[in-house]
Amino acid sequence: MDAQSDVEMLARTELFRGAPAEALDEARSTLFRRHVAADTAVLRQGDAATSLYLLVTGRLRVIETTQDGQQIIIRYVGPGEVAGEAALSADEICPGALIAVEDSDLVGWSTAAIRDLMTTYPAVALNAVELLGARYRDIQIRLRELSTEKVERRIAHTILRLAEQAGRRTARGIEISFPLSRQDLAEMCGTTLHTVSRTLSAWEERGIVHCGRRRVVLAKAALLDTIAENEDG
Amino acid sequence: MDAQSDVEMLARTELFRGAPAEALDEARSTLFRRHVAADTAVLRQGDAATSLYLLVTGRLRVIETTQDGQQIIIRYVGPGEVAGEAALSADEICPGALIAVEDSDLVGWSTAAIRDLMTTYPAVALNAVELLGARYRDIQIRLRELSTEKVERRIAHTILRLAEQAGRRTARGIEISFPLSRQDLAEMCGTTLHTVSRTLSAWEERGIVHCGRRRVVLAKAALLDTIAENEDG
DNA sequence: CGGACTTTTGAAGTAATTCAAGGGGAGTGG
DNA sequence: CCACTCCCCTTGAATTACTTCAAAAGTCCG
Repeated sequence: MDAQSDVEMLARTELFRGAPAEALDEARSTLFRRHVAADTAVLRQGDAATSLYLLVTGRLRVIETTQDGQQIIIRYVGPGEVAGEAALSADEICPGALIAVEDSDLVGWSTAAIRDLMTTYPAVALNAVELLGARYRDIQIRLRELSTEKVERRIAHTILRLAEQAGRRTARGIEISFPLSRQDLAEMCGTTLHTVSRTLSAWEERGIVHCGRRRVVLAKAALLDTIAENEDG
Repeated sequence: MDAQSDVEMLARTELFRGAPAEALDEARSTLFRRHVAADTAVLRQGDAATSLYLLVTGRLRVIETTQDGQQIIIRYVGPGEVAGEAALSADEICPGALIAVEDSDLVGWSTAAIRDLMTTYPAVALNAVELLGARYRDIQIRLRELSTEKVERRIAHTILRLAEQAGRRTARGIEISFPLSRQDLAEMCGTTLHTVSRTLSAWEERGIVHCGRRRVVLAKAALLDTIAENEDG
């Protein structure tokens, strides 16, 4: 890949958007590349956070495992997004694992390189602040949903969000563009795969979604929206 | 209050720790002060985030209200902590209200002043990154608890955290140093005041806590810890 | 001492989990 | 190409943790 296209790619990301050319140059010259196969770990929970990653192509998920082995999915990461944000802070431990859902290409930087970039170029530091603020907002919304909503609404909100984030228009509706099992949805909503399965079956019957093995297609977003907002559906 | 003591106070906060003298001077010269009485709003949910606050004395809480009127408590803010972090990002809306639990003194800055500080002094920007990273970690932990733990463990974790954050040693145990009702605890744990009341009553019987009207004293932290970690107690 | 909050506790109800069993697709290897 | 195996998904039935409903008893403050 040539330097020019690297710089253009970086310039479009949430971390380097609006940064001066020298910042992009420095970022380009200090980055390293990684390819990970589907179902492979990029980072393990508990590792020292020594690298910050930017996803170029593919899809990752951030998961946390409790002591008794339960998993929860914190979020999915799409192209252009930063992963391993813990490395932005000093002396951090990765709070969750980062797993490739599909074959993925990443670029990364050492914490030292990132701190240098943030120190030298305020625009990068401000982008980092912006990015963390956005993550915080997202997770706060999920906290609220988990605290106040019943399962069906939570599943509805989750699917709507995924469709927004990673939806692909098809003839049958908006298809979530990566494999997503009932178990995965359960781990995002704080419920069990059984409840997710029953809920999706009920929705399938009403034509709101079409789903298959690790596949979800949202057919009637408006209807799902009314379920999510509890306006009776 | 004289300039010297202001600067010393700022130098100890999470936002300005380690910042150069000029940064502290600029911060001091651009700050404004506010006093809020107990049960008064500093910020309302939905307001444009135009100011960043630093709590000097008192106690605040961040709450979010859903469309149907349910409240959840996002966190409590103690002296030296930043509140209204949304103002660190551009064009933000306050995702929650900020309410004084006790009479409080704050200092604040306009978003313009804060962005200027972050742009000019990398140390301030890095502290902001650090601070948001810490918030993110905290809220992620709560998300995990809410997803995977039953109510009793969640209440236990919440009380342990509050005791850590705002505990005062007394003869009877560690007293949470601000008024905290059963309803408040419920809104932090995603449950109802009834369940909290029953749980605390059971713990009181075992001598783990002592509680009164809007008061909680943790008598046997070790025992509560085993409940929180589900190691049988 | 009255009135507004806060807390307690019982009883009924229910959403969702847990337990249990079976069915179906996709990929693999013979 | 078929059979085998491994996942993943579905569905019923039993259980339960928690909420909701209801009423009463404290507790603080003016």
